[in-house]
Amino acid sequence: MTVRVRFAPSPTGHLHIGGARTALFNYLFAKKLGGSYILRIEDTDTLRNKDDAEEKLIRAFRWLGLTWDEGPDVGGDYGPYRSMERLDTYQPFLDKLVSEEKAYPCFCTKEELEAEREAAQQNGQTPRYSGKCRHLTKEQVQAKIDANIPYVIRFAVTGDNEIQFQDHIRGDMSFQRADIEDFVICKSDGVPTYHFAVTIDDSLMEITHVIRGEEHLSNTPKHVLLFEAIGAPVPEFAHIPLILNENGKKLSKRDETILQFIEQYHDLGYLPDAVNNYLALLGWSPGGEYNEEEIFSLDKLIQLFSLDRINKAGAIFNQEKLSWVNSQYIKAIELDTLIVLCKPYLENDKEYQEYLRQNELDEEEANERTRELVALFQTGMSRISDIVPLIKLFTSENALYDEEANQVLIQEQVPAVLTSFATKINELAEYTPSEIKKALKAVQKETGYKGKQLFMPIRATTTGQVHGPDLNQTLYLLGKEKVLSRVNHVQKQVVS
RNA sequence: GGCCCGUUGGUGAAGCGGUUCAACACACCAGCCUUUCACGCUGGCAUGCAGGGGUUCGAAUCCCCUACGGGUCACCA
Repeated sequence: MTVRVRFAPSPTGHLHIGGARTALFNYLFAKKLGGSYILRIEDTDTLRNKDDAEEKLIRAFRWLGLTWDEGPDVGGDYGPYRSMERLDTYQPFLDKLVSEEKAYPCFCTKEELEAEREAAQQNGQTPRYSGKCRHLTKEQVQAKIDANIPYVIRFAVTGDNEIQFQDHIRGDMSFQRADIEDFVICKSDGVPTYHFAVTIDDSLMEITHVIRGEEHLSNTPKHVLLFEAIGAPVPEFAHIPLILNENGKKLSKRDETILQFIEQYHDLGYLPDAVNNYLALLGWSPGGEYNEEEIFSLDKLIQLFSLDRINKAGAIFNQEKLSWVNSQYIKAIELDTLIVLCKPYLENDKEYQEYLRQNELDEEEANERTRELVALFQTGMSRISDIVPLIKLFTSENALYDEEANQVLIQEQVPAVLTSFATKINELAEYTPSEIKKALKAVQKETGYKGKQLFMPIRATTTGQVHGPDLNQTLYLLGKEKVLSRVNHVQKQVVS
């Protein structure tokens, strides 16, 4: 039997990292086994649906490279792929359940239910629907319907045997029927609830494996009940652990301590494969001979993936590690590719554009300058957008002196080093990296200072920082004038 | 509160009854490389696997209890 899996988001917002990871696991599983991966839009919550959410979702997935074999945009043999376009499909199943008395109309108002719930809570009991409408006679039901009293359809949970199912990650699961209330399967506006739509859809679309977040674990017995009620086979389940924030809590969409939306990663210049790579490692690990590696291409992930290597415990999202993974990908790509990726950020950077203009560089020279700058920072970027703050070193008029730089500048050898350095630089016939290197050598000879004692004052003076890229290259790209004016600036400060 | 699930270092994790079992990676610290910086490289970093009981010749690995954490209890998905 061919494996068929799906990712079934509701179109209520941006693609979330949790959703992306669930989708990724589904994708990897399908590809690994040569099955189909389906995107289905679960849009039965008509109040919360957002118009552009589906479009955003699709754009984010395309960026990540997780393409589906069937979906609302590409079609397929099991469509349509949006719940709200399947209303006619659900209806017969609903009618049948009602006629078989496996489901029944409930006329209770929200207020009544709310009151019951509160009362139960006050008495320390588990709030649960009483089931009172289940026992209405046909005549009573008809009378209420004739009177236009709004109603929902509830599923009648009967019997007392346990509901059991297999979970690939958690093993044997069982729930007591008594713990499950008669849940709503069709809302008063005639739209099925998620529980109903999802089971009908999974059944009709012949989904073989339901891979979803752990928050659905306690919904699963309801779905099992529904599969059984409509006489459909129950798919296999795999409930993957949640992604937690630093405090070990489920991510809240309002939590701004970490970047939660794929769109943000796109905007900041994370590479899609790096995001996939990191997400795959959240709750899953390859084990075996690949235990010592961390960087895996999408193809490699497909090759290595398996459900039984998914962890049970929730995984705490670690932004730093993601950044590291991303930096590994940035280091690995060709310089030309990196330049192309950096271009949009640079073109939007007014300061850089102004810098190019001031230096009167023609297009070719400007491209060459961009190339030099990107090359200089390739090993220091953890995301593409970093290029903008990084090149401030060269584009801003004055250096901003940080605390560490100031500490260096008060050292006793600084005046002597700077004086000599200014002289040697001034004497340079040609201002090139190799000549600059010679000049520094000469400063060393003249002053007797070398190593940190020599380089740090110059670095701190010209860049305002004690960390940065190769000094010769930095001085060269800074340009003679800026270098000298900054030296001059610091000399004045030190004297006064 | 009921029902579920989980608990190996700051983080991701390996380990699935016994030949270094506490890998590997991020972070951190130290050293090397570099006349500086960054990259890179090397090393350090859990005496104990939440705690307590068992089972066993032997347990992080099996069972039970407790604690703690999480998820879920909607006409949301």
